[in-house]
Amino acid sequence: MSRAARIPDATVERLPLYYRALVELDQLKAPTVSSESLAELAGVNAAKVRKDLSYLGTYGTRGVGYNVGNLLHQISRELGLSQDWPVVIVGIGNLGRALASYSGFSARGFRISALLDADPDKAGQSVGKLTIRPTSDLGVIAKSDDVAIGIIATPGSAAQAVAEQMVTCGIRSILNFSPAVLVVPPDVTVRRVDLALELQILSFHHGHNDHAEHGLTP
Amino acid sequence: MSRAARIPDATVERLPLYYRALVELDQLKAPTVSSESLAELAGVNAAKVRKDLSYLGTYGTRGVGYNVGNLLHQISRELGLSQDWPVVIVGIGNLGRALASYSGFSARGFRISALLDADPDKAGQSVGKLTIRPTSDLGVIAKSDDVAIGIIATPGSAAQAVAEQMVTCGIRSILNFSPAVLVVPPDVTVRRVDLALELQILSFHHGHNDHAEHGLTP
DNA sequence: CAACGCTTGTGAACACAAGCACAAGCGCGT
DNA sequence: ACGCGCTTGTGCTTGTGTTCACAAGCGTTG
Repeated sequence: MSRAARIPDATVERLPLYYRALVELDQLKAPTVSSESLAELAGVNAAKVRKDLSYLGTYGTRGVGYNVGNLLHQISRELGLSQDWPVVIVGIGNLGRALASYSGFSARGFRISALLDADPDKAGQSVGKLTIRPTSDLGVIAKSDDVAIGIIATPGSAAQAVAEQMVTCGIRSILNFSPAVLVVPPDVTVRRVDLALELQILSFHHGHNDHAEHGLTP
Repeated sequence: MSRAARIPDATVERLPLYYRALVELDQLKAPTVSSESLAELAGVNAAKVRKDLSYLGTYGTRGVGYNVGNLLHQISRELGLSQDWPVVIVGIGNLGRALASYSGFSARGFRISALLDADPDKAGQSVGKLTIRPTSDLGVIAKSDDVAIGIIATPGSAAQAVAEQMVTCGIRSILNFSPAVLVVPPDVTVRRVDLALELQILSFHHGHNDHAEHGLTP
């Protein structure tokens, strides 16, 4: 077993950035990459790249850089992207529909297993190659397809109930697009994406002329 | 009175959570709220709520709590939500369309000013009450409507170019839904929402049974 | 084969955020 | 008027993340 040194949260959040950059480099047949180039591609600082990667193991070569293929493999494994993950989307409104059609998911190994909606009128409609099914089918689908990840794209008022159903069905990873704050058991991971919230944060920065985010290197 | 001591980033990211909770409380005609209740509604810790709010000023009453209406007003002002912000969306694919129809924006004072797309075939199509216009119209629209916020919902390959156009047109706040890492001048604020990235982080947690955190007795 | 240029990996310093614990202060009931 | 219960505001401690700076180590070249 690899040493069980815990990987910091902040690092985990950046691994996908490196992953994406490495996929591009790999397509360009770049054999190796330095922490500095990788940093630029990922929009972060070079020291941070090195420290982050050092949590995974010692995969670089001093004087040379990191082997693109190998590093890609290691990050891929660490993120659990070696396999395809089945995903269900609950709540097929505008956003749910857009997510269902989003090619970025399948491109990265997330296969949409089913689309669910509580509205009986929607059941039977098709979106792309999938047909919308009633939310009550969640249990069957989750079991038969061993679904690991659930996406909630319902209105806030329905979100908590949906989350509870997901948890009951054994889903332990939830991506919540509703504005609701979900209460779940501690062994369930929830990530929240709130679009209005993002705009409000931008609005704050606009008012306080302290604009600064990941700009370019000073 | 708080004389503009800088508000920490972490606090700014939570203000919209409090804001939302307060809007609900206000609709329920709750006169006051304690840091503890507010914490529960926002899904954070009570001490954090108090510390966050103390950066805005001294708006609570000991022994009582915070006046809902007043606190709402203060946060609203701090976030710059007193006015409506015009927003343009560039890239009207699945996601752009969903964003255009998303009621959560207008509900919170973000008015969609225009929809733009580089594809000439899309120009003229209508989405809701708006008609898609060519990206080249950005300059005119930005000026005539004094647009402050730009949303990028294009493929990654087009994102940097769009960002540069936005910056040229005076937009200083960008919400980027593309996977690209944008390089912008330091006075421009960029926030990135990457859907595949969120799933990858969930996938990581799924692999590393990250539960069992505060289960042990010391 | 030794010296040199480059790049990693990491200890140590620093900066920021979280959370505790408690004094200060308000309002109510007696 | 006064004490009591409740809740804020905040100094301090602890934890986490970022950045610097440099020794260690690889590959190449003369």
